[in-house]
Amino acid sequence: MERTVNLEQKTLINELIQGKELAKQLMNHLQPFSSPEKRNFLVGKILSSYEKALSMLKTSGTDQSKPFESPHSLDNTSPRSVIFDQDYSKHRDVFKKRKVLPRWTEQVKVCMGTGPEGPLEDGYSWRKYGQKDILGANHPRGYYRCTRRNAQGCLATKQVQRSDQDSSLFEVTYRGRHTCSRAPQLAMASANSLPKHGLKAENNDQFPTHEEQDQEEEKPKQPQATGLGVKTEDFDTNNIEDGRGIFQPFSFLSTPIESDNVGRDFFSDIVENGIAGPFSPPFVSPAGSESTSLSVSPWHNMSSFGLANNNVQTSESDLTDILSTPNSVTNSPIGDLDLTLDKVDLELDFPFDSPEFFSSCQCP
DNA sequence: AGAATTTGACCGGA
DNA sequence: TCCGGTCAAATTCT
Repeated sequence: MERTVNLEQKTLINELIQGKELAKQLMNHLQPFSSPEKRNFLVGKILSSYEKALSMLKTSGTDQSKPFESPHSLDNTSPRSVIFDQDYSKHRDVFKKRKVLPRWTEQVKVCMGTGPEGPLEDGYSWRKYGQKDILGANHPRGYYRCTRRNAQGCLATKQVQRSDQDSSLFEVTYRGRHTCSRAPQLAMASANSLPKHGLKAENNDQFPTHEEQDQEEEKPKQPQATGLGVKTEDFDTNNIEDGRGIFQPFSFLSTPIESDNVGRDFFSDIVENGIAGPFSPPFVSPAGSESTSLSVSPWHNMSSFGLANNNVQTSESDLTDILSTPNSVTNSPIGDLDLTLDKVDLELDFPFDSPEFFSSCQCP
């Protein structure tokens, strides 16, 4: 499998590039006003990136069947990610046997008092179809599926679980790519006009479907989940599934972002969640593509770029999948396929510092 | 009335 | 057998 080798090389290169970019970002964060968390986050990413690169160098020649095990190369910083890496082989087997739907996780912090976007407000309409108490977890897990499941056969689902440690944190695991068109909810508009799935008061205190969040906090309205965790674990299927999967992760730190750093933060997120993550897995998958995170279209596009990179390593089957996957106009996977890091760089010129793009992210 | 959520039951994988 | 994920009837909400 020459392709596998090439992918590994690309991944390796990407990891190194990522490390370099992260280092740059870190440099920018070495300023007094930069949050320590972000700095630590970047440091962790950098270390992880290089670790992976080294790991690839060590293993790529010996076991091609599993090029880079880390399925979640994306979430390098989280302690959990380390665990995942160690157990990845185990997960891998599981995924092989199970019907594999691309899956990735992102952590979202609920921030009260701001916009309507929450962990669940990712631009899609979801319907809750179940809730389960999970062993070892203090909070039940909510199961959601795309409301267009029946209408358009969209199989995308997601699971939302509140973090045990920080109740304001929600871990959202997406599964499957959206094959539906979500035209009506496209970004920008989203901020305040997102569909109100979940407008219902949910009894369980677990899942902030916007409203729920409100209830939890007793906040009158719109508590907001600002993407915080920004963590993507795209392992499982190692896919990017939805293409957007990768992007979804794009969440922004809940802390105010200095305009000057916005672009950088964003980029870091891309690297972390998009570019970086997807690299590891041998077959990144296709996708749909939409960004779940703030539902702000510009980001959305950006995420696409991340995807693009991911696609670099996408297997043919995946590509086929992508191509055959119906997507909304904004998510044209095809276009993404041609994107490269260069493209990403170009896109970084986007006015990230434009206030409107962060209007929904004003957590204190 | 229709849509969404809740919740216990069921199913399949480990 | 246990556990996570899904189904579907009942319930609630708009």
